[in-house]
Amino acid sequence: MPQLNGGGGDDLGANDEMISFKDEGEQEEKISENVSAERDLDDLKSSLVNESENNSSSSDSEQAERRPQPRPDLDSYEKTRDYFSEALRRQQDGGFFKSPHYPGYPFLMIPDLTNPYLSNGALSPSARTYLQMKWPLLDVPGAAGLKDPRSPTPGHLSNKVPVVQHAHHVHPLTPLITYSNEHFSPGTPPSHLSPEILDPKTGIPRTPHPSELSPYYPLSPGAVGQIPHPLGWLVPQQGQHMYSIPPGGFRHPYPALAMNASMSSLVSSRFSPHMMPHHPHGMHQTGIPHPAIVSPAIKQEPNSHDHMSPSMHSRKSPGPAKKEEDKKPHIKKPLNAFMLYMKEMRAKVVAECTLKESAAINQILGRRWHSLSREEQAKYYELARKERQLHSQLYPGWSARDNYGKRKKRKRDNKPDSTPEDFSIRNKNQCVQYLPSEKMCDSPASSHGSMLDSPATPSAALASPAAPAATHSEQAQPLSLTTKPEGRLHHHFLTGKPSGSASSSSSSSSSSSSSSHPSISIPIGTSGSHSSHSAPIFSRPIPFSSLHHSMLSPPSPFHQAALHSHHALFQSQPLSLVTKSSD
DNA sequence: GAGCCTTTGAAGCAT
DNA sequence: ATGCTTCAAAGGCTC
Repeated sequence: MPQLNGGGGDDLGANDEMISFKDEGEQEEKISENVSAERDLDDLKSSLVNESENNSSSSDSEQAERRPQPRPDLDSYEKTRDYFSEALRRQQDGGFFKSPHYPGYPFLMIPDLTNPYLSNGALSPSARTYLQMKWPLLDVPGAAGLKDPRSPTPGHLSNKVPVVQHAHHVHPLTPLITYSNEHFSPGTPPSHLSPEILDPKTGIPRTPHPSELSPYYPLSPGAVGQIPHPLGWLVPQQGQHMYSIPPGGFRHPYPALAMNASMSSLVSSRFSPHMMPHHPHGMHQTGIPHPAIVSPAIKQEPNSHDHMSPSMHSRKSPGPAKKEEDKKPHIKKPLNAFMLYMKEMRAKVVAECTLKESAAINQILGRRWHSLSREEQAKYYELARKERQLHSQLYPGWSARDNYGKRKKRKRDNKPDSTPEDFSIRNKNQCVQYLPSEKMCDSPASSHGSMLDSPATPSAALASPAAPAATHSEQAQPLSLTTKPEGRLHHHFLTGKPSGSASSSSSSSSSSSSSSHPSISIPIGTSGSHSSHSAPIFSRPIPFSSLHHSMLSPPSPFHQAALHSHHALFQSQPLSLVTKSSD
């Protein structure tokens, strides 16, 4: 694999970024077409698992791939989406954005400064330090500019503003994913903000030189406020209160800093601008508001723990006289990879489907998640990792435990002593409930089950060419599942949940969630610990959908070996499958 | 209006 | 070290 990334400073899996995704995408398209007939067979098979990953679903993907123009039904969605979201989605669609030369850098170097910046637009020292430390490749504006906090010059902030352009226009050496200007469609920013600059020679949008942009930045707060936030989930979505933008707009040092999607998510998505002016309690000591901080009015319960960041304790509550504890802001947990993915893809799924219920949507998303390629998942893992890092930096004293008990506990009425059969039955019912007719729009075909399970260092897996090999090795060792206690293993097959990896929900007594997984799961790999630090590559059961699709339509040579292993596994474990599917 | 449902992942707690 | 529990998002649904 060509290594075009000379830098490689960041661990975003840049090494894999050189994959010619365009070629691969084309290949996948062909495969897609070739296997259309096989998809029919898929449909038949799918009935065994109460899944309907039918043509509809697959065609969705294919259509998405072929659609050159943004779908109208996504317009509204896209209106509220940030560039990052769009970039990711396109990348995943592989279609009208099929040339992510840098899958490891699927994220936009968007200057989102909602958070790392102080209210005056200056990057907070801590944030700046953090950014520079964590994102060596982060296109932080000129050192000169940022390093001189006193510099009021907008130019220093505008330097190297991420350019928005089609991925296929990205210079091969550009480690930044750019995106189409169309993402601004909802509210086309002032022309001077146009993320694209046509190259006079080629006519191709190119990344403007910082010098070309600097004069235009930073935007006035008002102007910025009129611009649709480039960072998707920052913008209110479907009534999402968390990311609403105040009427007056928010001070958004828009061009101040180029950042990748990781930053986008870290900063924008999680750092709601609306908190900046109104919620002092949501302001970190660094002056960085964080969207993870929820107004006490939204979520506050008396039994909150006292593990907040010291800065949090000192916050004054805007609310009326309430107990100090009640005034503590609720710092939400950083989103994990899947959550990020969900946020990114939910609207798309909703648009593609008639489904409205989140439960159903989530099921689809769960399967899509598994259908993602290693690289694609790794992007989210990396993003999540950075989000956690930033979160920990912003709230050093915060602990996940702080939020324990702040949410009503789930109903525990569900027969904790349920027998496996109970599980099975319930699963079936729930499958029917949530993935019946409408699942037609369901997941994509899981052309290849992605069994990447929250690698401790996703990027490492990406970066390492050996990763696939290791993967094969593990994948080719279904026996590893025997390392698990038989009981657990049993549970494994019956509930479709990994024993060790414990996607937690499985253990939930209510457990409906995991146990309701409609797919057939085959424990693969050494799922021992669910700890992210030691998460095996394949600790998660493979959705049957992914499995059988894998066998029918291997997506790419890259996965063929893995698929082969899958196949072998499938053949070697027929009983399990039969048992399950005959349920 | 509170909570459920559903998904995966991370983290904390208990053993 | 391992397993279980809780929470994170989302929005329709149920009670």
